[in-house]
Amino acid sequence: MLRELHCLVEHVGPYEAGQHIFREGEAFTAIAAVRTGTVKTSVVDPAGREQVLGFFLPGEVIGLNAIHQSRYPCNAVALDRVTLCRFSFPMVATLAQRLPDLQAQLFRLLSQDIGKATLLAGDYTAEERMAAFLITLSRRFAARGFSPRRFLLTMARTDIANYLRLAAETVSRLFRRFQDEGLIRVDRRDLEILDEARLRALAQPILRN
Amino acid sequence: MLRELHCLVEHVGPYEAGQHIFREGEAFTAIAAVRTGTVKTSVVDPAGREQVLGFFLPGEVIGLNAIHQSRYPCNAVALDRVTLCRFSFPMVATLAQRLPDLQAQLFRLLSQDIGKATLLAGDYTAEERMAAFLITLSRRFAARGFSPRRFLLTMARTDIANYLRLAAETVSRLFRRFQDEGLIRVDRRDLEILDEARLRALAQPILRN
DNA sequence: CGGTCATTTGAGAAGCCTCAATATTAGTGG
DNA sequence: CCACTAATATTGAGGCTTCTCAAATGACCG
Repeated sequence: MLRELHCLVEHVGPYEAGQHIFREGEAFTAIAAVRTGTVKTSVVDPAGREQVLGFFLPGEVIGLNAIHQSRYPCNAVALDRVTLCRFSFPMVATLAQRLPDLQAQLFRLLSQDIGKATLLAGDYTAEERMAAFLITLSRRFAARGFSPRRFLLTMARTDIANYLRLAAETVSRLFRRFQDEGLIRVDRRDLEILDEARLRALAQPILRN
Repeated sequence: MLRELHCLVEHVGPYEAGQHIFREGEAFTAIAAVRTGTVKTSVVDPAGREQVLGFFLPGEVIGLNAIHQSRYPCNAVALDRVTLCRFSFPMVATLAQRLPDLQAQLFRLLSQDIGKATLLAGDYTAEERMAAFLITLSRRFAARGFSPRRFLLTMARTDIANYLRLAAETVSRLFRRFQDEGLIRVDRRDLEILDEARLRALAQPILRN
């Protein structure tokens, strides 16, 4: 499967911080796996308010939510220097006809994204959402071989706030409180998890494991 | 494609109001299209608080979010008398290997659900969410041949509130206000949309069309 | 027709937001 | 290399949306 995929992959980038990878409404042609860097997806409502939908780390796939409409339903922006592996979706789908494992993997990826979108849709406190956000980030970094205890927040406070449906000020205050309580140490974009167990306990209502 | 699907469909039900169709944690074996009735999906956190994830009307498919973990990540409960068309997922997937149209349809359904989950995840006012909920319900009924102007709310106020991340009291007050302003007429579970245009305008920030 | 449950209504409280000011950092050009 | 500027982040005070609590009303069912 990997060899076959290799034939139709296209390495793109680098995109610099702030550059658009795709824009809402553009024709959907390809999905892409993040190779390096972080991608932010968001929508902008008629009044100009932005709503951040997600952050994508190396190894994660963007564009899956565009299949349905054949158009990208959101913007994707590089938060730092980003490189991608792009796959023409028609070609991947055709290949998946011959490779059951590839088809199954695509189904899993799509299904997983439903779950992710669901997670933060719930009715939880600011504290719970922030804790869940940090734990989730930590696990995703760990899954890609980075340290789960210490990592860089590649996104701005505003983006975190927007993603968590909070004001930027509230994010600031939560960071401070978590730090005062010995849960984390945060300096600028540099974040260290000091008490994973207690943080996980806070996130429990959302993550449930 | 339809003929082939027909061979592996299994009609199940009826389930009566309150009966579970599947429970969180159960092994995932099948997806199902709602034939009649309404299904509610929800998760329960360790403290026992319920979080409603969605409502499924005739023609809509439940269980897609279970593919990823091979277990149902939520409970599905009948809100009234429900009948389903159940499809063994391994069988559908195998069939999709031979039928590109079926594969494409599954990809679309999954992708669509990502979008649905995203919709109400955003940071919107109670009024915006309620308006978007009613407009969305209306369109979904219309898509299945029912009246988009007048329909029955098969779910309790508590369920609507929980789904929209509101208190049941807030839902009550919103219904009253919408009615006072001539947007809707609501009596018990019977809902009529009187001013679709203005309701749509309220939902604009969420639905964006 | 009484009991139970769902819904509505009102009053007060809480969590989070907004606004405003300050502090800090990063980027830019001299 | 450093001052200057713009952007980002932090902190405080007050306000608003929505929640919680309590009670009353209305619907449904045996």
